[in-house]
Amino acid sequence: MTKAHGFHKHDHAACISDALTTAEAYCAARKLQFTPVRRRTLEVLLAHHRSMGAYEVLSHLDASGFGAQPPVAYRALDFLVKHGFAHKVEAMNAYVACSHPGAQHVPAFLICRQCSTVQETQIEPMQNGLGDAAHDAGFAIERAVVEAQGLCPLCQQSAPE
Amino acid sequence: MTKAHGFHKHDHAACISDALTTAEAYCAARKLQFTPVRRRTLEVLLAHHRSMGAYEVLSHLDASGFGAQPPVAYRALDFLVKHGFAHKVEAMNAYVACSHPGAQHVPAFLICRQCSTVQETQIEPMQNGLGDAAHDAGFAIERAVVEAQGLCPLCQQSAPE
DNA sequence: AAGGGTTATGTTATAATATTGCATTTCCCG
DNA sequence: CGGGAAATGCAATATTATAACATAACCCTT
Repeated sequence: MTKAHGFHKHDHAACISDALTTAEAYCAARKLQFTPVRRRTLEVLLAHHRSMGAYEVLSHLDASGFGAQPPVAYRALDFLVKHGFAHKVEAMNAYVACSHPGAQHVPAFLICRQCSTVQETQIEPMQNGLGDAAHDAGFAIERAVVEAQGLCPLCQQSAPE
Repeated sequence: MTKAHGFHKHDHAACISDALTTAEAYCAARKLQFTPVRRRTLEVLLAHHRSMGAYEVLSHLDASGFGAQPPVAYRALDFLVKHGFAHKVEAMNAYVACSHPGAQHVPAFLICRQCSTVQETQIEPMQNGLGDAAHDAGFAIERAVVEAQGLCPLCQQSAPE
């Protein structure tokens, strides 16, 4: 089965199982608990391959027998984000599976405002003036949020306004 | 009177009145209604010179006689953001007055996680790989969110953890 | 200055997002 | 196994944001 990944077609089933295998190995190596609810949460994000709100994730977890209270989803999502398996898309208050698990990177997103598809890419944080500005100001950057909003190729065709 | 602007000292009263004058002129030129509640909202953001939540802004508007319901603040903030007098800091769900009113720019922020001070700077959106990635993907960028979180110079001293 | 459409405001209610607190269970490691 | 840390279940609540609708103000054209 193939399905949109970012804005391209790809082998979706393989991409899911690869990401799960990577996460499993990463957790085993660091003695992190890749518990059923955390695993299922990552599966849900991977399967949808777009940004999802915490409550949308929660409804899937509920349907899978993991309880329906918000902390169930938020705690699992926090774990995934903390360890780099997922990212929070701040501009949407939503979450998305990481496309480059394991790699040290500054994630950047291309977010379609129409279909919510998110393509993750990477940037060089020190090459856009932000690093310079931070250095000049004596500011210590701990985390960078880079998100571009607009229309993906498909939605440009269907809504070429 | 001087007060922190970004992370520097400056003439705060003059900076407020300059920004208000600029906004007034901009609105007059375009026949936009710079109404009392919108003006007061911009004053509040300018006076605090840090990111503020909508409800924090609202409490000031309420105290100034403008009503205490959320839409009062959200509508005024939406107006200011739409016309470039303020920005939303997505990573904090908060708002901040624009430091470069009138100028066409891609805003970028240095956000102190401890004191919430926000320094606005500008970036060259096409020089960090994001523009290239968007072009390669056929993605049409409409808006960019660039936010760095960390510690400002002052808070590095008081919390050098 | 009167009509008529658009824009802005006042107000109530509710939706959507997120956290706190605490009791219980499970896991890990000695 | 035993004790501390981590994870979970659950209830309550806090925070952020919008919908919906009525009224009022503005502005443009007569």
